[in-house]
Amino acid sequence: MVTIRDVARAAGVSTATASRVINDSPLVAGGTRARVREVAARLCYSPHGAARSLITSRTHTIGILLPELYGEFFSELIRGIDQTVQQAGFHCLVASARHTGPLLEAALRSMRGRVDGLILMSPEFTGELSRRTLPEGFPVVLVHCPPSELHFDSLLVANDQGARAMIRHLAGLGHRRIAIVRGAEGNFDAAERLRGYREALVECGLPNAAELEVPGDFGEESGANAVRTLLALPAADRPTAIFAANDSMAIGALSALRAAGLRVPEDMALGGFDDIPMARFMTPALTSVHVDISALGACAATRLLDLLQGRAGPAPYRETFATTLVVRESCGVRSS
Amino acid sequence: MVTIRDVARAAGVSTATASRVINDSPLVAGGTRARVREVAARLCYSPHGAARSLITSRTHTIGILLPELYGEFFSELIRGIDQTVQQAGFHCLVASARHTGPLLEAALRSMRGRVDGLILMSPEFTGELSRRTLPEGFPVVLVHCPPSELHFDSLLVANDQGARAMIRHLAGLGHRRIAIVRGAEGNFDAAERLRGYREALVECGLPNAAELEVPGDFGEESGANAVRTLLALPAADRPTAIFAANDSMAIGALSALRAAGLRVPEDMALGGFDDIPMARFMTPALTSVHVDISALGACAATRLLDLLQGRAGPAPYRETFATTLVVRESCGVRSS
DNA sequence: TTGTAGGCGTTATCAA
DNA sequence: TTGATAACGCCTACAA
Repeated sequence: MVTIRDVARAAGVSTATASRVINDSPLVAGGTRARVREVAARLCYSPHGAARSLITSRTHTIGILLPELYGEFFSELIRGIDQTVQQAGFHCLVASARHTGPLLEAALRSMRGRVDGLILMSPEFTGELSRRTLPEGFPVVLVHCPPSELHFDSLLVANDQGARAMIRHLAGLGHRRIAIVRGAEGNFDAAERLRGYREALVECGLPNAAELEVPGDFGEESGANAVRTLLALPAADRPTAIFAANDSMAIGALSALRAAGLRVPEDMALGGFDDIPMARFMTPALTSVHVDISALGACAATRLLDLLQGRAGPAPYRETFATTLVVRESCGVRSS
Repeated sequence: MVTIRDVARAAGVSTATASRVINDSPLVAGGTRARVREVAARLCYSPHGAARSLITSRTHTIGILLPELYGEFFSELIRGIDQTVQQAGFHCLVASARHTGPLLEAALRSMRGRVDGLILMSPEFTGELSRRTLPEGFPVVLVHCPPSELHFDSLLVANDQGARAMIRHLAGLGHRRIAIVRGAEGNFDAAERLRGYREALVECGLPNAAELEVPGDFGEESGANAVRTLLALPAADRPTAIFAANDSMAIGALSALRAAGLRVPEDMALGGFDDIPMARFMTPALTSVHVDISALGACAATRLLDLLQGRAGPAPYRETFATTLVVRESCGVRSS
């Protein structure tokens, strides 16, 4: 392994000077700089990260701690984060863990000294981030976390607003009995989308019936099951529209509705959440609530970098990421 | 920040002894060990990764270098890798970059000294991994890379075998004109799937017509476009079956077939590749070639860990990951 | 069984 | 403008 000493020796300077060249210090003569640069390139020198961060106490690495990851949500999020931090010369240390107290703590502690800051996404997080878990003043940006800890910077998604927009739209089309397929139990997003649904029903003067709130787990199969449950209701209680708390469940629902011989949207309107790329290619094209996930990641990364580079605004930073209703055929509007 | 010196002082021992306790050395008396453990826990001590890796020259981190990431493929892959390496006490440093020569080199060099080994996935990789790019003997496992560099350990997916299975199945159902929607230009997987398609046609005694090979880019829209191209062919040239080189394109194709008023599979059979979770929820349920992506990641990780921990078998290690044809309704078999 | 001391590769603080 | 030299936190001979 070629060290800075090798470079210094080969260039006939001290390690201090070599270091200055590597770090673009202005305190070095032009000729010396050129010579050192040339030697470093020839020897394929690149600085040893660990040694560097030992002395500077900066790792130029951010941690990303995710719940058990699946689906395209996470690659989008990581993509948004990685693109942003790479431009600033940072790296991403990614870990996923079940966010029960002890496991989360273990994951966090194992990152100690390896990252300068952390993006923590934990929609199922309960309990609290104690000082024990996270060193005092350690830069953290929470994404998609329940706002139980108001003193941390956090980024939320306007789940309730998106859900409300969907329900208002369905109500505007004349639907009076609108069902929801709920997301996973204990999931913060799921809870918020449910809240938006309920609020919108009240707002629109529609009945809020318990039998119209069907459990789900964000998976396709649970969407299909929910439809079966709803179709088993007495005819008078049946909804005319279904709002699935994410697109996977909406697609499962669509499949089950077809299997039951119902037409969408004529016999049953359907809406989803997330607006995954595939949504528009369903038949009928799926109405959904769009979330720009990679932008969400980029936003979290930007805030964290601001924090790390001392140009952050006042804390705690709290931002709610907007969502947009994308109307397609599945809820009654025929596209051209 | 609490260092090992703090622990040692508080426990009334030397740093050497404290270090031994932390590293589970047997050379320490039971009482001493207990006392140090207790103090370490109370002080919430955890070792500083950078300092540790400076002396041991092991980072307990593996690098994962991916092409521009999108879709659920990557989260699955990362999941498989992360689960495996976490159990061995390792971390994952993830980066995505366009794998053109200079960018790839830059990404690799920026990881120097930060990772003990590397998983490199680069289906679009051309050129070669030179000694300049990668230090001699640096542990690397290639995933999904063109086998241009036979001296590296690598893991491939049986793309051609999967494609052949699909085509044989379609031929077995009586299809004589089978089209393919190709994957992205310059992508190794795409090339292999195309190769499998062509080989199977020969094997089945079917014509290999240029107009039946339609370009695509792995995105939904390109699948839809491909269908439009195929439907514009003179009636005699039209295929009766379409093999899309991934499920996203198959879903796009399905959408376009519906829009054109064709029934699947009666008027046109359809098959995909990857078997994403949604495939079975399409209407009709999509026949596809299943790839267990997280297992692929786990396999790569296991090999890399073997390499790092000196219990690796002979190099170069080369394994081809099997694929399985999953037959559903979209190519003519009616499910119950 | 424990402690002392040296060094991993780098940057920062002095003096020159 | 440059060069010695002392850290950074940790591990590990070697000595006791």
